[in-house]
Amino acid sequence: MDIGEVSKTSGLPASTLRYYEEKGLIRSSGRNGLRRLFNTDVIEQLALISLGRNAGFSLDEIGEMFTDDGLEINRQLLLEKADELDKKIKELTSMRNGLRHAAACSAPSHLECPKFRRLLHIAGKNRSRKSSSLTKNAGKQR
Amino acid sequence: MDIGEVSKTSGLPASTLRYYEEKGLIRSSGRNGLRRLFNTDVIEQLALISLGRNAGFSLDEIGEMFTDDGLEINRQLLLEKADELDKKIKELTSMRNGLRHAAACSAPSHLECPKFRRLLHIAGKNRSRKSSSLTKNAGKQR
DNA sequence: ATACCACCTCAAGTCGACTTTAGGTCAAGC
DNA sequence: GCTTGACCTAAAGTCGACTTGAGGTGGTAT
Repeated sequence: MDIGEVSKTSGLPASTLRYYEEKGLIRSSGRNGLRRLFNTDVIEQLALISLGRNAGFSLDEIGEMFTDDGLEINRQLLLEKADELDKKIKELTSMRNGLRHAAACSAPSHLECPKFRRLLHIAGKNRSRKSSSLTKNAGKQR
Repeated sequence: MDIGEVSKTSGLPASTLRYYEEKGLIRSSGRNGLRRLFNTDVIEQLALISLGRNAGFSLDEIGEMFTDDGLEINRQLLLEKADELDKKIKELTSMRNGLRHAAACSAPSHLECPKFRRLLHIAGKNRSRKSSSLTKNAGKQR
């Protein structure tokens, strides 16, 4: 299939596909003249990449997790990433509970509500870079 | 307290605090000459901001959720954000399970493993922008 | 009085992940 | 034979969230 079809079925713009290829995250199986040709399984690889991005991994991290062709992988690394996700899941869960409580709580200021304040201590050390995909615009193709 | 102390206790560089103030996420209570003065509760507001960032919200979103001074809030918005988090938590959970499975699975290629492939269908429509903080560098102050 | 330190402002730079733009190739249809 | 549409490349631009740099202020210690 050529890039237009991959784009349509994956929902990703062609420019992104070229970019991913350049970064080594996907591969085109060859060329028809100057046009890239892709195998159908690139669709699944792209799904995997999307999933990883959505989970907050950088393209580089994803690249490390799933190398080139058949997904020969570093099991140790995967387990580490799974542990990171576990931690993150706990944080998000607290945050979600905190938000639900804040929406219901009647304390004059949330900073005075003990339940809410407890949430703050989860924050503490967890400083880090970059943020995550909770933006809701899903299928936008210019 | 002045900015150096806020920086030390919050773990955030002074430049970030100035930036947050400029964006209206925090407020300095006044000036001592040219130096900003902060109330101690700014520490908790910063914890809240960090938590939100960590959960993947943008500074603008955080700004909407918790307005200025006493955290007078839009309850409806908070509930929506909580729902977003719920969705995200489910995705991360699937991803985590997928990673654990991938690390253990013996299928020649993961794309051939049905358990793994099931994971891919979670991806599907969930395309969005920007990614998340699973980078582990916590306290780095240049 | 001068050095130092912790702050200040404003502008520009950085980073990741893309997107946009400008100009070019090529097969198919009129 | 020329236009059209789908592709191509390389380089530059964008966006959010900061960081860095250059040059300045003001209070305290020597």
